[in-house]
Amino acid sequence: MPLVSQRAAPAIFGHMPELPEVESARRIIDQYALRRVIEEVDDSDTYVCRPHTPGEIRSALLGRRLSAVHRRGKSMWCETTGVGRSRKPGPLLGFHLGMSGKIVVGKANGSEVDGGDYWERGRKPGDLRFSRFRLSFTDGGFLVLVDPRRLGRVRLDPPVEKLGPDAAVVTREEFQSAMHRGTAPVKARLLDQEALAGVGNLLADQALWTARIRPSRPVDELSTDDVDRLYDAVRESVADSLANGGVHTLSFIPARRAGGTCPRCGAALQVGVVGTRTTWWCPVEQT
DNA sequence: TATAGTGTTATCGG
DNA sequence: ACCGATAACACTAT
Repeated sequence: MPLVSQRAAPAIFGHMPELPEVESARRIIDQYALRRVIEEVDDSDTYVCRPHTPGEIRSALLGRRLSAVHRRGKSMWCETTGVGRSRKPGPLLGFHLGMSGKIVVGKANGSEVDGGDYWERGRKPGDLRFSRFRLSFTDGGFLVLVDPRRLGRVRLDPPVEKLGPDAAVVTREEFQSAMHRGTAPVKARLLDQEALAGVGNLLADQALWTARIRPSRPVDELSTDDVDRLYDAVRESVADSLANGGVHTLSFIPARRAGGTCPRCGAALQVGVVGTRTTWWCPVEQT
């Protein structure tokens, strides 16, 4: 009788950030963290704060306040200003949530606004085990990047100009020119943040399934109609996930597991690696 | 204990 | 210089 190797049970992970999760974080910063004076900064995590040296972000922000927050794809950045008479603009403060990051804002009254749920069990208020960057405000509140895996990033003046158009607002023409170049698998192109900003692994699978396109198909083999359907599918998937609170609410995502079947035709889904990422698709409908 | 994980980036070869 | 593929990065629950 064969020894059946005891495969480790798949780790159960909570919600990792894609465009809609980052937008939720942006709104939390917008609603709760702006206009409060920065009294202290913990930028001691040299990996998350690379390429800065400890104290560099701190000295750039002390005594200033966040005045606005923006998002493009999965990147966020805050404008900063001085206080009092000198409202002179300071450096931009960039955030990226990476694979496991989320924003937690503490209010002056001690309560917390928690922007995500990477761990299935969640996180209790006051649990700062995975705090990788912190702004402390003069009113006693704070803004923290909680990030167990430390693949997130905080930096001054982030190079957001390298990003492609945001997937939530990209025009059909911009999308077409992003696809009409080279020979990469279409999923790899969707994930290329310099071509199109904001589509992550799950959004890509959802959009390709919606458009009935096989993820490994080279972009130069897509017809005009394929690109048109894919554009509609990307815009729809992003809009739906924004409206409903995250990529997990999309129709194809629950089927994306061992034994999963196509929600439309019932065929067994196929799994493989495309563009270095785990990829699920319907082998019957997606051609 | 080995493994998988929804992301980005430096580097290499063509 | 461009494009595509790959490894590296860091960490933890199971």
